[in-house]
Amino acid sequence: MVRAGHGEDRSTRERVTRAAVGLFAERGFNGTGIRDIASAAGLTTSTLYHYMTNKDDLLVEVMLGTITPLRDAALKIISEIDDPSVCLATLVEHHVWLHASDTLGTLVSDTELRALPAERRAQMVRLRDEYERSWHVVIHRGVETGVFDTLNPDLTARSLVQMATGVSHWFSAGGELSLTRLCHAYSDLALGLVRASRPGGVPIRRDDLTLPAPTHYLPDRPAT
Amino acid sequence: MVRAGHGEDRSTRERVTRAAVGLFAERGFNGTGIRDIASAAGLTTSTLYHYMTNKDDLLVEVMLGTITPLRDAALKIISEIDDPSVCLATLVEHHVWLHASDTLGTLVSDTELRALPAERRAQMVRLRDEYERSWHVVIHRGVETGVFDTLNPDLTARSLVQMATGVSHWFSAGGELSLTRLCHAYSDLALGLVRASRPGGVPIRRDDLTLPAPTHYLPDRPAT
DNA sequence: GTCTATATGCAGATAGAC
DNA sequence: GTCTATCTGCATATAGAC
Repeated sequence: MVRAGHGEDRSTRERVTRAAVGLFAERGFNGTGIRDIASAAGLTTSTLYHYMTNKDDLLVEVMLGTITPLRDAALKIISEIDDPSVCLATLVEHHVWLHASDTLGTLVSDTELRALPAERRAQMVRLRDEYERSWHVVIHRGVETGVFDTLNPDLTARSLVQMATGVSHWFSAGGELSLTRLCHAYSDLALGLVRASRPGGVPIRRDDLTLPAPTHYLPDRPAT
Repeated sequence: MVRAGHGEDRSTRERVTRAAVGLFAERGFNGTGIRDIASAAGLTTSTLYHYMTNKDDLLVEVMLGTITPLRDAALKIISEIDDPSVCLATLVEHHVWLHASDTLGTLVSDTELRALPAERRAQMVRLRDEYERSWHVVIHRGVETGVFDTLNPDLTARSLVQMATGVSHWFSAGGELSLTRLCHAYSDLALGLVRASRPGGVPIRRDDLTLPAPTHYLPDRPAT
């Protein structure tokens, strides 16, 4: 998306991005110096500037890389899946999968918006709001059809996003919990949160549902 | 807590703290300069240093001011309230009340840990972990007594804290939602999340419970 | 594409007069 | 308690040789 047309070293560019996102996650954008990024990528600062235009663009690139796949998938999900419980669970599992498989990128995207200059920040906020709108849509559908039962649908939607986003603060790939089970646990929590139930009043559990694989709505590959 | 014994101007010191927390919340700790704080408080940088020792201490002060009352109240709550549903709801409402009535301070406390030098950060993390332990205790109690029903109690506790913390990202005092109704809504969400139910299997709603006022466990005064 | 050297400005913090 | 003036060092970013 940002590459130039001629023969640049693509793997070096990726090393720069990875070094940057790691440092941004650890020390924050404003706590990370150009020199830190350069040395983490094994370059001098001058060489670093051959692979990027400036520090801000580096941050924007990281954010677009996480927010865009979230927004695009969410729009697909709410347009393809009618059943509110299935739709919500799918939204949750896609969100959790992406956050757990890219904890650094999502953490930076979620916490460094304020480091951007006003115009860029507004652009990112717009994308994020578009994404969150899908959550509101699902909740309202569920409430209107009587499948969900919650006092304040908008507050509920916000709470769900906030909850599912927390994964990136603590999940580590090597741990005891597999990605699949993690997604499973979170979607079950979400169904309880909205008090999803069948007409008789029986609560709906994640196990009662058949969902697309959490990877089904990913952009291309499962992001290692 | 940090005041010196002799005749310092206490209101100026408070103006400094308020200016600092506002700027930290808006631009982040590392995005805020000493000069910014000074001019926001109506002082020169030299005068500013008469009221503080350094920038780090200012941040620590803000964090202690939010984390300590959370931790202290939580210990009281889990030791005084046996019923898991009532206990959890009380924990939630106290947390939400504090976060909504001091959105700036709690936001800074939650997002700027990484800006502190290692030793101080470790101290703050210890306090925060002590606080979160109370949430784990309540969840485990509820699961053991069969009142709660959740797949992964620790993940559930983390999710609850994360969810309730989100208030400080968006709540504004002038809005349509009163503090009391906000607390009410969140504790009802929490009870759904853990699938709290009576022996017969009937879900427990916040309205079914009698709780202490959300202000009951505050340190002194309701923080304006 | 990669380097050495450097421009320019702001960061946190202090000296010392009043 | 408050000021003017200033120290020291690091920040982002660039110039220009190889």
